[in-house]
Amino acid sequence: MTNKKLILQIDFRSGLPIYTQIVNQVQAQIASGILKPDHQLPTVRALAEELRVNFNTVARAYRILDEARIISTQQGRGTFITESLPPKVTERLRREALEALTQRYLSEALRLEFSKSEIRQTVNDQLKTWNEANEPKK
Amino acid sequence: MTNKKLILQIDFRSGLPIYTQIVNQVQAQIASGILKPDHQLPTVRALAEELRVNFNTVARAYRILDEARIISTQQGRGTFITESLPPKVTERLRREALEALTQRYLSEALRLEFSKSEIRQTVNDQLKTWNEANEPKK
DNA sequence: GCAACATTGATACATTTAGTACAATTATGA
DNA sequence: TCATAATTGTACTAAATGTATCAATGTTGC
Repeated sequence: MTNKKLILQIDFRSGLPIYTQIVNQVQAQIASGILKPDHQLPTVRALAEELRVNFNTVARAYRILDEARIISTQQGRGTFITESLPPKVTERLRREALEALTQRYLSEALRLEFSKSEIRQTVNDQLKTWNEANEPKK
Repeated sequence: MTNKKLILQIDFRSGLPIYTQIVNQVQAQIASGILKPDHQLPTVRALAEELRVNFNTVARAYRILDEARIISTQQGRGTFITESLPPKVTERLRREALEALTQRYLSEALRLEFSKSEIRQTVNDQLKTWNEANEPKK
């Protein structure tokens, strides 16, 4: 049973609309396989309470994901991940997720006036550390 | 609960732009501890009405303070004081800030099961784009 | 004087919150 | 079984809030 709890991190200062952040993160977790088909998402009201956000905002995110056929919202029942998407779609979502995540990171770092070489260096250093830490993964 | 009302004194004859006076006084009140982190500031319209100025002028002051990371403006929600930063950012703190930012980025990317080479590739690609986009900065 | 710039104002817009009502489904209990 | 309540998503309106863009006005330097 994959009863994993949905964990989202909303950044209220990012400038990105909250509903967009929810859409992006759910998409990313589905594309990455963290959320699997038939998995039930939190109710709009429960997720709204957890994120300290109005439930209409969550409903808007769910509606967008539903229209994209990524989740299936069912009145009176709940919200579920749809059957596995075509690999091509999954791959696209995965790539978009990484690009969005990276863009947020870089724009923040550059705004704080870190140089591109500093950033590159830090990313490489930390990746190397992670290499040694948990490389043999499956 | 620190529900202190923001009180500003604008001098319309001082020659200083109104938005500058707002910026200075909010900054001063935060520095002196009158306004504390997470405190919600008046809305641009409420403060504008109180000061008898256009709300765009208040919005401009808030935008400047937001860009300086002193406050956090959130569309549809309001404006809040951010955590106070040390007045002088040392080189060590600078480095720690970048490392923390990078760690958050990488742990999220790795949680989504992106490979280290994918991440490196995406970071480098986007850094290159940024190079061309806004490198010649006057 | 005038051109360039800064400041302020006006207007339309996007986002979030709030509230209410409703339909569909599920759970409960007599 | 059946009636009722609770849960869940949907729809809609209204208001609050910050944002973007351009126009009007004021200031400054030549």
